[in-house]
Amino acid sequence: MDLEARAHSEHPEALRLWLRLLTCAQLVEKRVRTGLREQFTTTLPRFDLMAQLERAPQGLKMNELSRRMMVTGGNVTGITDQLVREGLVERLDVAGDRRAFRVRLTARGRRQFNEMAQEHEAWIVDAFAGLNEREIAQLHRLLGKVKQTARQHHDTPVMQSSEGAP
Amino acid sequence: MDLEARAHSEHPEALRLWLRLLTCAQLVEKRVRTGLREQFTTTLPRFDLMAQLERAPQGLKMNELSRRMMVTGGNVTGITDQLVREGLVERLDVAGDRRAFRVRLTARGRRQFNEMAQEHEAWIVDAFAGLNEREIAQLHRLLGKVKQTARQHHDTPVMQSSEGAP
DNA sequence: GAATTTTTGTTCAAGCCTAAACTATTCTTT
DNA sequence: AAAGAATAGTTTAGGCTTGAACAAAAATTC
Repeated sequence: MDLEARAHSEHPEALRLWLRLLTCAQLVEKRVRTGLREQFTTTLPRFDLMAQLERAPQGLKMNELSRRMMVTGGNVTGITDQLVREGLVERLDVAGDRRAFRVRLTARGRRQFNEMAQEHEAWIVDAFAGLNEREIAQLHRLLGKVKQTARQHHDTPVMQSSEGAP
Repeated sequence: MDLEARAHSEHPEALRLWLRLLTCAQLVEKRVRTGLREQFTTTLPRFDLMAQLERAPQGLKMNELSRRMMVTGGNVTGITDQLVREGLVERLDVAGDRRAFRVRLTARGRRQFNEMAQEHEAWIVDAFAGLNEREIAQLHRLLGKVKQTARQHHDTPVMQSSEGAP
C-alpha cells in the first residue's frame, strides 16, 4: 500500500464526510459571529448563553448551562461574569443550596436577546436556503443518527432536550 | 404572536437543523481533541496544519494554509512557530519572493503525522458508525449543497440571493 | 455524628483565535 | 522610475476555551 493510499485506507467516505460537516459548521458559525460582532457588538458565546436562558425563564444553574452549552464550567463563569457586568443577566440565590445559584436574563437582557434572535434566524435560514423542506428534514434525520452515535461514544453525560448552542 | 413563538417564527426547521449540525460537529471535534491530547499530547489545530501539509509534499505558503484551514494569518503564524520549534515543520525560502516562504513537514513531522492520522481515522469512522454507506453518501451530498450555499453567502457578503439558485 | 465523597462553582496557566495595525516586499499605474 | 496599491507575513490586545487545582457546601457512608 502506497503512502497516499494509506491515510484514507479503509473508510475514505467517513473522513470526507467529516471534513465537509466541519466545513459547513465553520462557515455558518463564521457568518453568525460576524453578524453578532458587526450588528450587535457581541460574541457567539454570549449569545449562546443568553439563548439558553431565554428558553428557561426561571433561570439555570451554572452546571446546567455548562452541560447544555457543552463547555467547561470555568468558561461559563467567565461569560456569565461579563453579562452580569453588562446588566443582561443576574445571579440569584438558590433556596436550600448555598453553593449554587440560578442565572437568569434581566428584562434588558431579554429585550436585547430578542432583537438578536430575529437577525440570527435570518442568517440561519439564509445558510440553508439551498435546501428545500424535504431535504432539510432528511438532513435533520441523518444528523440525528450521527448525534446519537457520537454521543454514545462520548463518555460525558447526556445533553437533554436542547441541541446545544444556536 | 406570543413571545415563545416569536423566536422560531418563520423557519423553525432551519434553526433546529443548525443546532443539530453544530452539536454533531462539536461532539466529533471533542472526541478528536481528547484523543489527540491524551494519546499524542498535541492539539487539533496543530494536527490540522500538519494534515494540510501532508497533502502538499512540496509545502504550502502561509496564506494558502490560512485559506485552507479557514483561519486568520496571525493564527497560522503562531501554530507554525510552535511546530517549527518542535521540529515537525520547516520554513523554506521561496525563490523570487522574499516576502513569502513555503512551510513543509520535516521527516519527523511526516512520521508523527502518519501515526496520528491512523488513530484519527478510527475515531472518525467510529463517529459515523451509525450510518450505512448509502446514508453516508446521502449526508455527504446534502452537506455539499449547504456548503455551496453558505460559501456563496460567505464570499458575497450581503448581496442579492436569487442569482445562483436553481 | 464524624469522616469521606460528591457536587457546585471559581481561579489559574496555557493555548487558540480574531480583527486591526504594522513592516516589508512586490505589482501596477502613470 | 516614482507613487500608489496590493500582497505576505507578523505583532498585538482582547476574548474564548480548556484541564487541572482549589474551596465551600451538600450528600453519603460508616
